[in-house]
Amino acid sequence: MIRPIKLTLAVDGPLDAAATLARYHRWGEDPTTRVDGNVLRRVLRLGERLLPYEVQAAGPMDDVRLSVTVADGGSADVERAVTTEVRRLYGLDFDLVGFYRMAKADPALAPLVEPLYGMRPTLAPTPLEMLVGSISAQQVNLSFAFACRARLVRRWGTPVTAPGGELWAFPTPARLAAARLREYRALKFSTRKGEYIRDVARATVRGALDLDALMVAPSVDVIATLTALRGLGRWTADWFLARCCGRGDVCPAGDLAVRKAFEHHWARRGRTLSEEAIRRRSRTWGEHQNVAVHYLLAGMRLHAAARGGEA
DNA sequence: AGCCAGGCTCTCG
DNA sequence: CGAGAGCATGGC
Repeated sequence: MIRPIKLTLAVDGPLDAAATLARYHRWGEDPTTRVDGNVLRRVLRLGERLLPYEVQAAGPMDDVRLSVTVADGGSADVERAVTTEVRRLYGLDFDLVGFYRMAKADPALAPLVEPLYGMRPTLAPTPLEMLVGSISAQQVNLSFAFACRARLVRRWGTPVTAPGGELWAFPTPARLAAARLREYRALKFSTRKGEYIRDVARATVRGALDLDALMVAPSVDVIATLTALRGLGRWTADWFLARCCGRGDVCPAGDLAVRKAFEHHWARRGRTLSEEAIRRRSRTWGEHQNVAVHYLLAGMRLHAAARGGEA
């Protein structure tokens, strides 16, 4: 017997849901994760089942409650799976209170605490989505990356009828593995990127790559495993650790935007910082590196917006 | 027009 | 090894 599930998640520490979820529309639309006001809609893929759900955030910043509704949910494993995914999307497992305690004593981070209060890094719902997103974002601007990823979802994902408008389940690895390279090209991926995505999907289908197991493996193993795959380098592995595994002690020091943020604060005008210098500085933040880097990036956007506003 | 986007691989000295 | 070309498209 199918019955609806309604559950409530309490948040440990502050949460600004809108700022946390802005990633899902800032650079373009994401057909898998719809964010509209304080409501998020998505489809949970559980085995063969596709379960649309909705999350609503309510309450003051320091006492937010997330109400989750799964229309035709039903069982304990659905409840468990949707809870896990929602916790990831809202970044609920980051220690924001601890981060702020540290940040207030840091000249670069302290001014960001108040304007970005409650913002958390969102974690990718699934590892495959993370890797496809990363490959899409290699080298190109993020708007273009988002557009490519959205085209891929509409081409090979599953449309789901749900209240509140169109919603897509992300494609299965089998679909991505079976597609032709020229179809990837038609979605405006380069031939290389098509190969990279397809290879990852094929390795997953074959059982040679277990992404769920990888998510809980030691960081050095994650880096080694991912960079052994064609098309995935250190940049991809670092972001995977940060935005999929949710590791605290990670800094994607090779990332262009990260580099610019560090150089903005710590390099003499016009000079660059080596990747090693960036990692060295980041390391002083210990378990809070991931959140700290997230704040520096957001801080650069605030900075740019303020300057744009003046002009 | 041309250069650069939140990279990575391959080739060549 | 380190440097440099190529990838493909869109925005400025």
